[in-house]
Amino acid sequence: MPTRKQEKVVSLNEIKVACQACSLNEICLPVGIDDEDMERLDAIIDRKRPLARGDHLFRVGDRFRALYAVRSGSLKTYATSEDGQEQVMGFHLPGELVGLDAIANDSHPLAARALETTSVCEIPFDQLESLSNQLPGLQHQILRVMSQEIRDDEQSMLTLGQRSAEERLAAFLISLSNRYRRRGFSPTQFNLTMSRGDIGNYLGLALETVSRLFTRFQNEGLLKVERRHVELLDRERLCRFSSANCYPDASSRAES
Amino acid sequence: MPTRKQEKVVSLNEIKVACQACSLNEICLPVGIDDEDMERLDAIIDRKRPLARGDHLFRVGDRFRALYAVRSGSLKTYATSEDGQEQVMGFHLPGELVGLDAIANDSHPLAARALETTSVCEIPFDQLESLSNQLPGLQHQILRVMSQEIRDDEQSMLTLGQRSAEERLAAFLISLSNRYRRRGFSPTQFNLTMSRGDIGNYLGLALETVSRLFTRFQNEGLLKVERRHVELLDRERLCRFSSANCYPDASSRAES
DNA sequence: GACAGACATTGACGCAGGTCAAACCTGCTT
DNA sequence: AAGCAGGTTTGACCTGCGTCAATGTCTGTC
Repeated sequence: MPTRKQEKVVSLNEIKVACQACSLNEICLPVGIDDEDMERLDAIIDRKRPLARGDHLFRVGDRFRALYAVRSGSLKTYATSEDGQEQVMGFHLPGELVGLDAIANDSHPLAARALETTSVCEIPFDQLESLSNQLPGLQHQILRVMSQEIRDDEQSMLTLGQRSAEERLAAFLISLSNRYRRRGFSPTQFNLTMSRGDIGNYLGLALETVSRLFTRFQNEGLLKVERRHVELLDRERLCRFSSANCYPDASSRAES
Repeated sequence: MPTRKQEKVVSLNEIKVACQACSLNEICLPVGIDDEDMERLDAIIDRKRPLARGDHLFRVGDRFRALYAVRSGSLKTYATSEDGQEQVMGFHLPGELVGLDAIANDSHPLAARALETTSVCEIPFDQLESLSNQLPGLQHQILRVMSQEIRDDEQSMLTLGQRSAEERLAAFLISLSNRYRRRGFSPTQFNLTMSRGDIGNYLGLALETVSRLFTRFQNEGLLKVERRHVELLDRERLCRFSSANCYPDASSRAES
């Protein structure tokens, strides 16, 4: 790669692009990679132009070519049942990786769509894989990220399977709060980038139930909500409501 | 590894041990590994003596050292909430891998316990990892297996989040059926190795509901159930009940 | 500034499935 | 063979949440 130096300069001039410079680097592929390796990883990553709200990053059945890391904005992933119903499977904030479920069969089992203007890094998988052959640190890191994803999914299963509506919504809000905190945003005040319908669909609740719960939580002084903007007033109590461990310690973007 | 040949002979004499000879080999780490590589993988695997019903393979918080592949019998994995309630997260049949969720934090987030007399292969993770550095085929295989796990978990989330009690139980039975079929057992006739309570807990239903559904399914001619033994009489219709894609095509142990 | 369309809130009503309680196996232990 | 324990079935009752329906509110478009 003889021309890398120049490429780097160019890309740095465009926007804040290099993985090293990216404020998310320790989130999307944290620890265990030194600067030199990071440069090599950086070299294979493609920055694409932003998606507009509603654009698809990929659709169900699309050939799997790359993993994606959200740089800014947010995505939802969803399945579509035979009767055309959408089933939201997850929301993805900056620093989170999308597409790990597509490795197994070389094809995306879910679709991903932007909830707002969103930019992503594209990480071509074959290149990532051969690079990780040369960098044991990177290989280990990929396994950790995938393992964490499995862990998070287990958390969600637990929440979805066993919890009441109020526990689910509380857990959802705490999860968002933790994830925002982790990337340096306020954990107590943020905008929901998804509709009530999306939230309900994701949590296995009717959208009316979600709406009612928001007003109930507000009446009880747990939070203040206006349209898409939420302020958590009593995070502590909300945590207890969610009957889940609430402060993010070891685990990263845990759904809890 | 100069002494491998002898070791091999010894272990073959003990029981049917080598990965190559194991009838499950293409299930627990399918395709993409040739015979020679398989031998090297085989060399790092530890066959442990069987667990008795109720024994723990590992507990919550145990240091992560190895992945486990079920050889015979079955396991359940579960979490315990602060109030001491058990939450069943999954059941594991022969050929299935357990412990992938422990890589991320070097510690097991769930406990695993034998539902019956069960034997497992222990695969020390550090050795697996360094071996996979030398064998790109193996590395790819591990990523596929983890990706499949993520996919399966997504399926379960969908089932748990959105489906009615009857759909859940139907989906559960079809999933078991598919998984038994895949390993050469009858897909229409098998024993449940877990209690009604475990099933209900796993599916997010009261055990009474599970029991009622079994008798209802039986009355409707869908199946015959006596205690732990089930015979699926109308798999077709049961599939439709489960509102999920029913025949296992691409995906392996899909929960659907 | 008025209108359309997407999103959100609120109320009324009904049912799926949870909870409580009792009876019934089936296999062990003594 | 009697008694016990863990598991299973069945019934009666009640409630959390889904469904249907009406009304309200914000955004963008002409």
